[in-house]
Amino acid sequence: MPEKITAPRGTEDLIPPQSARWQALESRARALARCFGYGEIRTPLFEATELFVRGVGETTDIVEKEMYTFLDKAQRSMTLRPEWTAPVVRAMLEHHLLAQGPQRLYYIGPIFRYERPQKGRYRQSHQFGVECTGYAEPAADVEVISLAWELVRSYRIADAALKINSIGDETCRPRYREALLEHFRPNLAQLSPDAQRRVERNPLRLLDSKEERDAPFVASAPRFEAYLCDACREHFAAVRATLDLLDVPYRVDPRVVRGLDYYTRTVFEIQSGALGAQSALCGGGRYDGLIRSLGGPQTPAVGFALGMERFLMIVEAAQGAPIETRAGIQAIGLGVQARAALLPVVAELRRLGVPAFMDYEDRKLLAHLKTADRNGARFALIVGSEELASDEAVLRDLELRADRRLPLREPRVLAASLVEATI
RNA sequence: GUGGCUGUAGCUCAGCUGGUUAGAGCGUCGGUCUGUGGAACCGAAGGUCGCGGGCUCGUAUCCCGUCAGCCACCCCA
Repeated sequence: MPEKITAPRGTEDLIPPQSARWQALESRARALARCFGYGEIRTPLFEATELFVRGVGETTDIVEKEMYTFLDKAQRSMTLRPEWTAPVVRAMLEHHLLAQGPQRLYYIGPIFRYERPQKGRYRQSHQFGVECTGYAEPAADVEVISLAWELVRSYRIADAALKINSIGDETCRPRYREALLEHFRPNLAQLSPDAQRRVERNPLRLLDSKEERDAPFVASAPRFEAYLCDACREHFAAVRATLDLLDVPYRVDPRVVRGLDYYTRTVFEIQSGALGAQSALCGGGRYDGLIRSLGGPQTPAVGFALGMERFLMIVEAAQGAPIETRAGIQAIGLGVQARAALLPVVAELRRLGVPAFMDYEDRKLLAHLKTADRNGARFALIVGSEELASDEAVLRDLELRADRRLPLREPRVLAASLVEATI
């Protein structure tokens, strides 16, 4: 027996009406990026595996266990894009964009991570994000943060919260790391098994542990603030002051520590309670060391990525189903002759940019009207034997439930008068 | 990768201590109804009860496996 083929685990098909919500989000994100002076970049869905190993970090979970990696026919190791920043940087280097000064790029598209699916987590998911390179100034951090915030704000999501933090740079992070190690080591036995494993590898990540038994040790852990070097402290203070200046509401949260190796100084997340355990719908920060580590010139950079599935989830939780507005004309032909007369009219309407729908089966008027409802049509254009005989078509306003008669003339004239009548 | 819950009609779900022929609502299609529909009433179609194996005289129902979904951990968007 042939097995039913289904969409791969952790992926989903996008069909109406849901696909319309995606289109709306995409165009809003694009418009916003344009307002901030960002241009779109599109990169290949797959890249040399080495790019992600070097860009994302060898010891990150993404690289260690979540990549879709395969050998191509020439035995080169390729990987489906698990995140956007490394490919964007690769492309900027390849096209020598950095030699032309600061760059502002945005992207929108899928990423792939082999994870166990869960609420707000998929194996193929989609991100909208930006990368801003060439500015070391705090204003660039704020530009990127406020772009992300504007998008969320424009959807009026009440429970979305912006959290920011600073995780220092190569001067102060090692010092803080040592301090954390000293703090956690004596209590190692009382920490959760997961936390114990992470202490040596990445003590910063312990700060966002969700285990209750870790909570007291996390609460009493030294704060990064006390260990920031002067330059980082100043930078962070300027970021906060500028956010205040622009009325972007935020909270400093020392537990925001990003999981990718390349972040420096400012990190931020936008969180929502509607996402269950996956509270982050948007995350980003500064990555002043990444471009050089990928073989480019020392270049400061900031960026963020927003999870589109997660974002739409909270949009729906906050707003419910969108109000449907009626638009377009359903052409209803009762009988072969009537349908033949209507077909050119439909074609002409479409040429004029008016949505026009038509069913081709022999059905009753009522059935056709039901279809018109389902299609969300505003008007029905009805032609039956009576209309053919009297050379008049009935135009019914489905919202106002009012009929009017239009002379059944040649298609182009009729279509034009329809446009006139339905404005 | 680990753990928990769940897979019955297109959708939401009932039935599950094994026992004739598998149930509801919504949706779909048809009729009342060649003419103001989204309604009402009547009717119909639609299921190898996720898949495979086992126990049994007999399994949607019990057991094992598997696949998938959901939720949580890990991690991240």
